[in-house]
Amino acid sequence: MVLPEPMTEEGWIMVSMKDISVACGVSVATVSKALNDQNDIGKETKRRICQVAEEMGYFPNTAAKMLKTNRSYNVGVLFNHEDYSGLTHDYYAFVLDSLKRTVEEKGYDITFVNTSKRRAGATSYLEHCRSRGFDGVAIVCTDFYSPEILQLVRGGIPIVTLDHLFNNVCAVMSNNVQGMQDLLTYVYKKGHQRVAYIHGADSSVTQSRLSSFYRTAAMLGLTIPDEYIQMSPYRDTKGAYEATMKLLDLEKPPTCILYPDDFSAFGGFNAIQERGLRIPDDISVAGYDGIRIARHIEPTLTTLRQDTEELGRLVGEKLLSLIEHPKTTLVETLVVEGHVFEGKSVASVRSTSKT
Amino acid sequence: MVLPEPMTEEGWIMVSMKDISVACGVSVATVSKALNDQNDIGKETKRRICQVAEEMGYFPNTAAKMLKTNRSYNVGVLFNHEDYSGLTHDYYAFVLDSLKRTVEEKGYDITFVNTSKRRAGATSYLEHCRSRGFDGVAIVCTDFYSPEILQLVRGGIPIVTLDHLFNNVCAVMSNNVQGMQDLLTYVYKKGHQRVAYIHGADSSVTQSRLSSFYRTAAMLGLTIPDEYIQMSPYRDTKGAYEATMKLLDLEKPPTCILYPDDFSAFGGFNAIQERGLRIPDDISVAGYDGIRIARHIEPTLTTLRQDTEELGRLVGEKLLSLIEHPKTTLVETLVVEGHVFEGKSVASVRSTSKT
DNA sequence: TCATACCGCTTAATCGTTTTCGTATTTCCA
DNA sequence: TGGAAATACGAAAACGATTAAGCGGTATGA
Repeated sequence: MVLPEPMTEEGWIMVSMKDISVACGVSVATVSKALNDQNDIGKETKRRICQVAEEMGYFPNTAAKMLKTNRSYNVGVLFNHEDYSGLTHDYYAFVLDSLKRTVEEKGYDITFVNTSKRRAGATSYLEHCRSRGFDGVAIVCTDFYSPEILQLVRGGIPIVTLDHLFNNVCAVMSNNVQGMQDLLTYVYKKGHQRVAYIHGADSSVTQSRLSSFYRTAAMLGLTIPDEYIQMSPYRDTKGAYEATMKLLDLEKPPTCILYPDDFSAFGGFNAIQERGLRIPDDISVAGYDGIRIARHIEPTLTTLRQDTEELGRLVGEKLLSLIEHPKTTLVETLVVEGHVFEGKSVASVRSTSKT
Repeated sequence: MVLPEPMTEEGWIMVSMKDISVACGVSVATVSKALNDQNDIGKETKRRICQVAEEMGYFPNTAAKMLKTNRSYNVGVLFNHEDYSGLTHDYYAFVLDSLKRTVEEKGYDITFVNTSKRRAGATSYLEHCRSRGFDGVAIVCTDFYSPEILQLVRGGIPIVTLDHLFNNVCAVMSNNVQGMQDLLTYVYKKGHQRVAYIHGADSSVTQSRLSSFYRTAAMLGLTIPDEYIQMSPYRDTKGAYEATMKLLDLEKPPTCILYPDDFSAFGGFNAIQERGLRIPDDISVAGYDGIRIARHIEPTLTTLRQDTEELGRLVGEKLLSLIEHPKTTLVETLVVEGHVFEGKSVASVRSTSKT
């Protein structure tokens, strides 16, 4: 823990291999070899050098190492949401958290891929990533349809995407098809026949869930009137509120409403309470994601909990594998299962009149 | 947007100044000057070089630049919460988000200070930061009392802390003293005389709020029985639940409970509802932080909303100022005001019987 | 007329590492 | 004991950028 105190006004001593080499009376080459634990130097010399390095408080200059080896031990994370960044989004934040712990454990650092265009020279994601020398990039949260992203995934840097498929690119996906199927089946088994689904704005995730919803409904023999399908952007409580109102105004309102996400479900809560209805006695509600707060409010929200811990871990592991064993790492899509979190927002109903 | 395709199996062409220099028939030095817009070269030459650089898809090698200039245009963020990292904590996530946008706007990147100890050679925060060559470090969320942190703030790197004061170190603080005063005054003006406060685990933030609570209570002429003061760790809904139960069991229960944070307040909600009491009709509740969800549930939570946008922005601006103008930047503490968000969880009561 | 200043460019050193290749010393075995 | 092989180390060339110093040539001023 002993480190040299700052010496100059501006900086501090950065002890280099050169310093160690003179202290030990050997060449820098030998120091390098000792510190990197190569075995073409004497055992005793190696020990001495390492000890002196320790004493002098040596640590490597990442920039120099990087310049020479083309390895940065740094991975980029693309995290670019329109309004706020994905950081403030529970789902992504938890995934990132898990990803961070995974790669840090293996000695890598995480840097955000800069989404601002001010960086001198670098005008695109790809340029920024190459410029910084990222060993790999995790694309977690962004507009996957922008040409810049396409350029990035084709740029030759190891890439793993979350919840989106590109040709010939590793991906980790939450199983939205199975998830929606499980969720709808769950409410069906609770006796609900009239189930509405407010889905999020268009994306591959939305498409998976929506088509799974239809397929599962058909499988279960549920008829879903067109007006039971509404759209409201993800995490837009106001939109969800309004969509809910529309549903409640229907001649035959649904007995259960599925929301694009937990946040939106709370928007639904509000609409429902405003109408003087009770959850789940009068109407049932289910969310998607399984954000923490959903388990801590009353009634606890029934929702499809996505395994963010596993998602982040897999993104990290796949990315590091791609970096360290490019030849032997399969380009594949890893699928992570979620599971229904059984809260109290979905009631058991006796199936009374069929629709 | 035209970039060279990958050539080798392993990598891609990284066009360097050398390449440009041969293409233009000048020396690398001239290229460097042209690209850095220095003015000791001819205008026409500069134009030509820049154009060719553009055409060839040149962008600078950060590692090389860094090695030479000792500037990384990269700032570290220390974000180290015990259980999950602070990423999953609304308050910190929003601050980080704002910080990120602020520094990226100015051409800096953000890298997490690695909290795992596996990085070759670097065994402490300070070593990690120096090794990576961070131009500065924002300490947002960590155990401020660990010796490693102390070593870091004394290490000579520009530092800004959030919500914690070190001697001679820039800090940005949410005004917890004023915040608590405003909040307590608010509920007092609503007519509450019996106000309980469940405070968080010990920290400088907790101390500020707690002492402000006492002082304000005294100022307002409120008598706070000892048993009205409870402790429950931050964001621990279970702890808050139990503390709330204790308060409700008192002979003279409070008419209003203040919580350490919004999350905890939801724990309180549960306890209160379980007792068959209604918020705010039977008992009032206020949180602290102003997380998003607080505005989207029913009843909306009255809380002290901290200005995370401003906090993050100031941390970023101060840090960059410290980096770019070390001589002229004051070492000071910036204080950011919060404000009471008036939800529906605190009722107006007619002051009936004085305690 | 000569010293000086500026212009536009090049040369070369340098940042801290890694890595190849060469060489001197030792070891080993026939 | 001779020679090949193994061992332990050093010299030097990169990696890609920045920057001080230098150098001819022209313009300026006293």
